[in-house]
Amino acid sequence: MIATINDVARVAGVSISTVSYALSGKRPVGEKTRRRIEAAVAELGYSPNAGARALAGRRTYILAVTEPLRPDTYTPAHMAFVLATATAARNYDYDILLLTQDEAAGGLQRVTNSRTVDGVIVLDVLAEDERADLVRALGVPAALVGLPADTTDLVCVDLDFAAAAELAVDRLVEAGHRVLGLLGQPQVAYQRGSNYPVRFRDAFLARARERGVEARFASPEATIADTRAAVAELLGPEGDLTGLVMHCEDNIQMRTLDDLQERGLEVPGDVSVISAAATFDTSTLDPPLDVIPLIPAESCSRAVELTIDQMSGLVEPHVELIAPTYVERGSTAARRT
Amino acid sequence: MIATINDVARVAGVSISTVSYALSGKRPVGEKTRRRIEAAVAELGYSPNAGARALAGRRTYILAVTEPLRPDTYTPAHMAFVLATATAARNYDYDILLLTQDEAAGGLQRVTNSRTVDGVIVLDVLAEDERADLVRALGVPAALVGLPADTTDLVCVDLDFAAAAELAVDRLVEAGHRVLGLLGQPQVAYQRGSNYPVRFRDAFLARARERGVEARFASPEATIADTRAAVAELLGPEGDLTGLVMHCEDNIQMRTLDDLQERGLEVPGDVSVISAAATFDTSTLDPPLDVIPLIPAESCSRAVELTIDQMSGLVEPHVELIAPTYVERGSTAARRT
DNA sequence: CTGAAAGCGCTTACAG
DNA sequence: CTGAAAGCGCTTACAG
Repeated sequence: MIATINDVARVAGVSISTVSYALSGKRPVGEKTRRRIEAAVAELGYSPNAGARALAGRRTYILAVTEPLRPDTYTPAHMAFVLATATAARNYDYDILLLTQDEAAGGLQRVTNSRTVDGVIVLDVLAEDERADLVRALGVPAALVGLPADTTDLVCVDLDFAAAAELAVDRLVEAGHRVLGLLGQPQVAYQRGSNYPVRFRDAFLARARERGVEARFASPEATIADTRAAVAELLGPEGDLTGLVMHCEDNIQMRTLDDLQERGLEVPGDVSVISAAATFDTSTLDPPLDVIPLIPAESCSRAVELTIDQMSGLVEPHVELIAPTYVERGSTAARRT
Repeated sequence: MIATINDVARVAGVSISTVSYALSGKRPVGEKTRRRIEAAVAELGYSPNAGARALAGRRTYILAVTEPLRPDTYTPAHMAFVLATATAARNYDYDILLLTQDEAAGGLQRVTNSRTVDGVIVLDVLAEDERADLVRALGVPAALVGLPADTTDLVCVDLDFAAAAELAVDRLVEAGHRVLGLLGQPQVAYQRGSNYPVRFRDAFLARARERGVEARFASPEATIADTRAAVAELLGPEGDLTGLVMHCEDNIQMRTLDDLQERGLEVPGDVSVISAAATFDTSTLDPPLDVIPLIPAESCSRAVELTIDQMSGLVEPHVELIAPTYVERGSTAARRT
């Protein structure tokens, strides 16, 4: 019924090993032989049996992706990473197997022990993350997108959040701003353990201190009321804030821009605004925002690449921090004097 | 290095077939034999090689899930279905392979032809959906969550959106309301081809006509301004609307409740409100809303079940519409007279 | 209740 | 440049 490599070999009049090599390219195959094989493959609609290929070749061409999608996290941003991983994987001929919350650790163990997957991509990493320990213990090819507290023996990729914060501060300071504010994520983000919000905040505050400017920080819940209060707090009783950095979800950024407008504050006339580590498009905001983007495709394709390279022993444990870039959209300006 | 069934057999002092049968339960195994096997499995940390199992047993225990996650769709609701599918699959010892947009059709073809998966779950089905045609052509075990225009030869599961709309209308009519409004989804949802918004809207309007009440419909974009205008339109110049059904994303429902409050309209005193086909929790809204829920776990676990049963030839092509249920939370009341 | 063995469909040394 | 064959690690008739 369904064609096997034997059928292809018979139709092409060659041995199955030649078919295999012709398809994998692991051994040169004569021009006309290859053409006959290709014709047979097309005629029969042949595609190699994944199980057989996995058993014989010790490669499944499947990568596990673990993304807990905890109830308190912001789905679209997290999904962007899953999608980016899927896309990157396909570039290496890999598919992804999705492991979700209830099974994060157990599932990882199961799919690696059973050799269902060749490697693992760990998303939404917490400072203390059992998946990190498990990956270390299993010794399976893996890359984490994000940094656990202990990165020993691990391959990790992440945006350099500290450098991103510094870049934002520098940019504002150099435009003459002396009072900066960071509109951060909800409290839980700083407590729960993803450490990137902390890395960003700490670097923001430290850099401001270094540069001798005042820095304020607010951490509102994702509600209209809380956001409004946080913005008021950042602006200060005297309304002397002129540089605002937003490291929060798109809704909040939108509302904050509305809020500034309602207060009669112009961007960038009165307040310079930078969106930091955004995974969404800030060019469609009103006004469009300067951004130091967090590009899922970047970290994820690197993570996939590093994982696959581990299979050939080409990669040692290490941490890669991706340098931030600054995209100008006209939402910052020199401070009014 | 890594234990195989041969190691287990040797340690347990039995043949590999007995090990296999003991683990699969497909043949009775003597009490003490089984215990020795279990001990060996535990000692060696054995878990069957997925590739070998797939090759010999013709089952991969992997299901493909195709969810396009188009840019214009609302991520959290869609992810709820992916997650529900993953959870349901695990109950049958299945994992899921995630197929995304760029590869919807090509990927389906690839993973079924290569026998990477045993079956397919199709999410976010459009009226005209190439994935439906492909599934039909491939003859692979599959279930669609949602209805394409042509369901011939297909297994489909979905909430009965028409019945849900009728339930909402009946409820309001029976409480004495004579002017009803439907706050629907953005225009694109009605045009693009997911047909559930259409099914809901049409049944809503038809039922209202049947029951002899006035029905209004609005289809705002997911912005504050558009939503506000839509609510105003539904309320009407005379503000005579007293029954509101919302079939839209959670943000919009929240804003609408705020809006009603700002207008000094009480729920349910002035307006009775029902949330329809919501995948989110309406009990945390202010006020909590009566809801006819759309429960991803329900459709998805049924879809998984139907797909797996097709592998044993137990299922014929058919459409299953899930009967809607009404959850009362106090947001509807008899019309004030 | 249990075992020996064929076979699933590939990949990859080994040979020529 | 190509082939014959071993072997990957299971499942499942077939036998007893």
